[in-house]
Amino acid sequence: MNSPRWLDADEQRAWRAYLRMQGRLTARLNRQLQADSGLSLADYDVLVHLTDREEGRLRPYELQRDLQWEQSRLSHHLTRMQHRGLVTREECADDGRGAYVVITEEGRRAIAAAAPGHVETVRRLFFDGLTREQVTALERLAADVLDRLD
Amino acid sequence: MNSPRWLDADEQRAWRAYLRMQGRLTARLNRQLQADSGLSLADYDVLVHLTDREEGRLRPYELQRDLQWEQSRLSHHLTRMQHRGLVTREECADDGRGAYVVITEEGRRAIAAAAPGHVETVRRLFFDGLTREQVTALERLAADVLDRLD
DNA sequence: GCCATGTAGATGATGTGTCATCTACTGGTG
DNA sequence: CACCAGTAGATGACACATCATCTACATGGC
Repeated sequence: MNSPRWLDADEQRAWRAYLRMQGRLTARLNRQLQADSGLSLADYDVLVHLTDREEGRLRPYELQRDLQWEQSRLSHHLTRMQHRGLVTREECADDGRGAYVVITEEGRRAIAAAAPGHVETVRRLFFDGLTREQVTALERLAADVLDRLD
Repeated sequence: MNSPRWLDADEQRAWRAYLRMQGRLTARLNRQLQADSGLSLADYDVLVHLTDREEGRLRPYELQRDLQWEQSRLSHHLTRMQHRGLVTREECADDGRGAYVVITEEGRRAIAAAAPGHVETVRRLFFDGLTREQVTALERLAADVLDRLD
């Protein structure tokens, strides 16, 4: 690790701007969602993935794969969401080790109530300031970076 | 909040890709830094800002302004860093309410040891996969979004 | 059938972020 | 000087993330 390739001026500016945007944006989105609906971004993501399947049920390992969360984080988070009545756990007949996570009626109501305001906020804070070209360039950039992360 | 402007297909893909990249990248950077140097990204940022001033001392409110952190988060974080010997607090003569945060020798050693590996990781995971045009486009995009966040 | 190895998931300890609230000092206005 | 709004910072309670570890079941080789 001798004499690393430091970032040049362009990279440095870009990196700092990215970090700053990322932090501020996440904070704002989290705050809006929390204040308006009592859900965190994490709750929101879990509920979105559950409602994506009609039955509203998933194996935790599927959720983990989709969300790319640590297994332990997911388990703890589901426990908290269960205590708040947003999801329940059910046994899995096929696999004795496994379980199902199932969205509750209350969970469905919560996500339905939260979604419009959240999407509106994403649009207002993020997409409204960008051109169509910037949006497609961002998708490309994120895909390029993700390729190298795996 | 009736009938929000939902995201179209392009926006949806871009947003999901961005969120995914962001989450994975942050996790990787944090893990590398933590494993190789025992510092978190947050520690790193604090120490970088302290070493930016020659005296290695700042008022907490300055740090807060630069880092754009919640005041309470900063205060808690400084307390933890103090317990680990990375910084100390000193009284502020000019302002009876105030204080100084000062980097310790140990803090200087820690950041000096951590920086090369961290920069190398940022380069490897992020910049090495991008063209110069993508980098400048990102800086522009982040600046545009930040403009609308304030 | 028995064992080794792998996989699904939960859990406790610990560090971190947020919110609400508190104390103490400052600085301007009457 | 007395008052009061504002500012600097700390703190306790609680939600969240990570790490190491644990249990239980699955599966393939012998």
